[in-house]
Amino acid sequence: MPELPEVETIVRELNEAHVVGKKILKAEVFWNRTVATPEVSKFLQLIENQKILKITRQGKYIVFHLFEGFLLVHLRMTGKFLLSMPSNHERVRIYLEDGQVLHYADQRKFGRFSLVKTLDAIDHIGVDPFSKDFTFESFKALLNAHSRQIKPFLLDQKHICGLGNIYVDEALWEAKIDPQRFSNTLSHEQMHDLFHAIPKVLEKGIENLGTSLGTHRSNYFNVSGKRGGNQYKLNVFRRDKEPCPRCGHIIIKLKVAQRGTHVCPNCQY
DNA sequence: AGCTCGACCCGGACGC
DNA sequence: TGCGTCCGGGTCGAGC
Repeated sequence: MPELPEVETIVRELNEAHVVGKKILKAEVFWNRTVATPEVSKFLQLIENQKILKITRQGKYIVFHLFEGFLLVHLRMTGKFLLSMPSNHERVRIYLEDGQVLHYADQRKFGRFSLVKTLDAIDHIGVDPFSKDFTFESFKALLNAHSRQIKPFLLDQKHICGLGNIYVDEALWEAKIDPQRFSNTLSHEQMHDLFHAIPKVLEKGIENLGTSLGTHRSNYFNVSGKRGGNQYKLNVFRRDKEPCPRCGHIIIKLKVAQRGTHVCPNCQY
């Protein structure tokens, strides 16, 4: 499931693949609801002949900076960009001026494209953990401002953006924090540890080119269709019934805020 | 403000 | 083997 490291890997790859600087000749949409805004006919018309100036990431959004406006893409669960033809589930196809074709495949159809004039649409998302605005003081203030379980707090993109289920579990394990603890009850030291754990687990994910769970197609793949390697480096996520890499205690799985959650009951309680 | 549920989707996993 | 059902994952909106 694409979270910050997977999206970052994709953005880097798109940049390396010389998609930047190319003009979009035309697009095709095979599943209309993939385009959130504007309506598909307008979308196709507006995107034509637009030059891609640069591609960046904001939280889990891929931002294509066009000559006029921005194409925002959120991959949600199973969205992926591929430079070679996907075997199935293709929802959008973008033809570039040099013969390159960017395919967007999305088995579960949750991903969304928005063609917008300004970046107002993603104003609501919180600080990126790799931004210089992500400081310990601001993080501590955020935690103290909310009385909420730490796991759903970290999953809520309006506070801090980029974390999903995998990396939240990893960060909380790293900082030895119970996912059910309330954000404003953490000790100063725990807040400090968590502040450092978040970029740490995300950086590790990026270094390993993302997490590709399981063996099947619906999983995360990068632009050239390769799997990431971070699934082999996870400490707790989907490792229930296995020993904790830190203390050897058996990792358990529970539900926190309706989400599958993995913890070491020895380190984290 | 924060919680919970349902919706959006599909196919892998599981039970029989 | 084949069928039916459940589940998960990110996000949003509704109702409490």
